[in-house]
Amino acid sequence: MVGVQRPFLHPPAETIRLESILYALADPVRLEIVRRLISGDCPLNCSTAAPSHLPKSTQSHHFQVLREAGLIQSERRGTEVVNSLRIHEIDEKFPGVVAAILKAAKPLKCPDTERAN
Amino acid sequence: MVGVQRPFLHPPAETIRLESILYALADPVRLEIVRRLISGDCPLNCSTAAPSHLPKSTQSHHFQVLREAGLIQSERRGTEVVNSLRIHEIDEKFPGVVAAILKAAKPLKCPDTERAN
DNA sequence: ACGGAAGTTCAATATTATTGAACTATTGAA
DNA sequence: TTCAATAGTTCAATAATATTGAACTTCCGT
Repeated sequence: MVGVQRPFLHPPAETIRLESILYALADPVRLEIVRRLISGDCPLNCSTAAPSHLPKSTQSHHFQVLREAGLIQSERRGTEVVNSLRIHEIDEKFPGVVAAILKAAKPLKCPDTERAN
Repeated sequence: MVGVQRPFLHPPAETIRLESILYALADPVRLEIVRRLISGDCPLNCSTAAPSHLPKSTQSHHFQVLREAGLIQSERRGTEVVNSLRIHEIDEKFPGVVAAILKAAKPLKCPDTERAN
């Protein structure tokens, strides 16, 4: 037994730091995840939100960074984990920041986003 | 002789990437540098723009990151290097991003910004 | 010329990211 | 009620980055 499944930790809005938000969004994969979460405006599970060519352990790591930065809410739903943006809380603390970033962000070039014929 | 002094490289506007901008601003020291560059709206030398408690090699590294991200312009002026924000170019490529971030950014807590009595 | 000031470069160390492999937890079917 | 599949986590090993002391360069004033 290598490890038990710990519950997700979400920082309260008060402790969310701008630097952590920027750091989380500075990674192309995480930016793409957030893009997908905002486009489809319903919660997405991890494999749907993340670029599918990445190893699961890498995906999991990126979700952890997003969660600990305060950008996303994750909830276990049976065997999957559904993720949603904490967009209202963040926009209240840092008005316009995430909106401007997502507006400027181009889709990540990866197998998922290449033309599906 | 350990190394010659290379000229500064500034990426052309076309190749500036959003991720690099965010990455550069995700560091508290670099965010503070950019804050100072925009407040005083004239170019500042490195030691003035950077928190003074940091080693010079660390300061130099942070300016390099900001430069290579395309956030700042650096120019040698005699013995010093003066730095200015490439704010117009960046705002044209990524409208509102840097403005929103700087608006949300609090001054870094460091000896420089603590109350000068 | 020399000393100081401002910053760079290098190299060593420390921190952080990536990912394969083993694992947990839940579900649906036999 | 076991069983296999699905979805994701955790750990550990390795790779990539950041931090910074020390030596160096360049320019300026005297």
